[in-house]
Amino acid sequence: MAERTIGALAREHGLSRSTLLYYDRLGLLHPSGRSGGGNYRLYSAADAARLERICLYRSLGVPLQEIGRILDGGGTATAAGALERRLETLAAQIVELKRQQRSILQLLGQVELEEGTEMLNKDRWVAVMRASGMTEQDMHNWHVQFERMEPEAHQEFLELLGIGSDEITKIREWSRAAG
Amino acid sequence: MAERTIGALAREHGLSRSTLLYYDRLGLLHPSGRSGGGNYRLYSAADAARLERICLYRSLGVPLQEIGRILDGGGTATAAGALERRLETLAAQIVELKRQQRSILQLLGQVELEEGTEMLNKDRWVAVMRASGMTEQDMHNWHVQFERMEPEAHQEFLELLGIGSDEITKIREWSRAAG
DNA sequence: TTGCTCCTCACGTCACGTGAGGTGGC
DNA sequence: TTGCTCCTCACGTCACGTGAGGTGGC
Repeated sequence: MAERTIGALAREHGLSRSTLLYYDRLGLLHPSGRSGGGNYRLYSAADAARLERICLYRSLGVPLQEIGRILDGGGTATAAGALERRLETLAAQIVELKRQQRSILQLLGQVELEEGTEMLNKDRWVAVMRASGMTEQDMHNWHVQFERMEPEAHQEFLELLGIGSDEITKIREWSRAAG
Repeated sequence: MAERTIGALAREHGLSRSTLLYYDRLGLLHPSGRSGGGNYRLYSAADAARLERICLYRSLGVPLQEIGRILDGGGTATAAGALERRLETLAAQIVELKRQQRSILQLLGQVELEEGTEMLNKDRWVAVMRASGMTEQDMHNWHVQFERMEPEAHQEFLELLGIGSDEITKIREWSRAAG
């Protein structure tokens, strides 16, 4: 149970053998031993624990090189730094992918509902709010409160509805003015 | 003006020369001529128009191979098919990136506001709704209307708030039952 | 001659996947 | 012997970027 071969370790973590071979080549995860006869890689419990941490960071999209630095070089600061950089990249990537999504939908002329690929937009949102009994005054008040309590989330939400940046600026301005 | 060299065409479209060399190798964009002495690639106005279309599809994240098929093989159906496949990939990618974002924020212990990387979550959302004067009954009604009018968008919105899939299922079920 | 642009290989990037050809242990 | 797992190269993927070493035109 302490020592396992490459295939066993791969199965334990839902990875392929070639992935572990690759990590070995990179120096990210060397097996701590080899079997006598077959020259097989043998991974200890400590190796498995290290792999567990590698998988964690991988699942967050941290590059392997960074993971190496986190596990070997650094303390908590190294990890936090890497995660913060990753957050920035993520934010930019999500914005870009959403832009692509919106452009494609426009290009396909999909104003009508389409299963699975449906997105929120301003008109549909307003329709839902009205149907649930909110008046114009309620919705105005809602923007004001949203802006006061969660300005960043307010911005994000308006972007999600596909509202242009000029209009967003206006909405947020009168929300603040009224608050 | 009709014929331009590789560097000129690259500059016109904000690309690098190596990109155009690569497109030539792929067969995606062959220059329609060569200069006599220097054996330089010469791109015609038609080539430039083709590149314009290539750039459009690239900006939507369509793979180069697909773009080749769209421009050469196919009619509108080919393009629409590729774009619809791209939409599916995009949706999956966005979900995955958001999951990473949420996990990292949790790991960093960022419950408090943090400039730029702020996200919506259920508690903050409910707080905003309450502050804008909605009662429990109003919010219940709101879910019911949302589910009735825009079920797909309702699902998407609940996911955006970071609610687990089990709870989403429950919310949508009682929304339908009450409607 | 100096600068600028052009040319053709050819290798690097990132995180693996996929053979090819061969060996060890039950 | 048959299966299964293991081994080590080495090349492919995707969309280019980056030299290296050389040429053409003003």
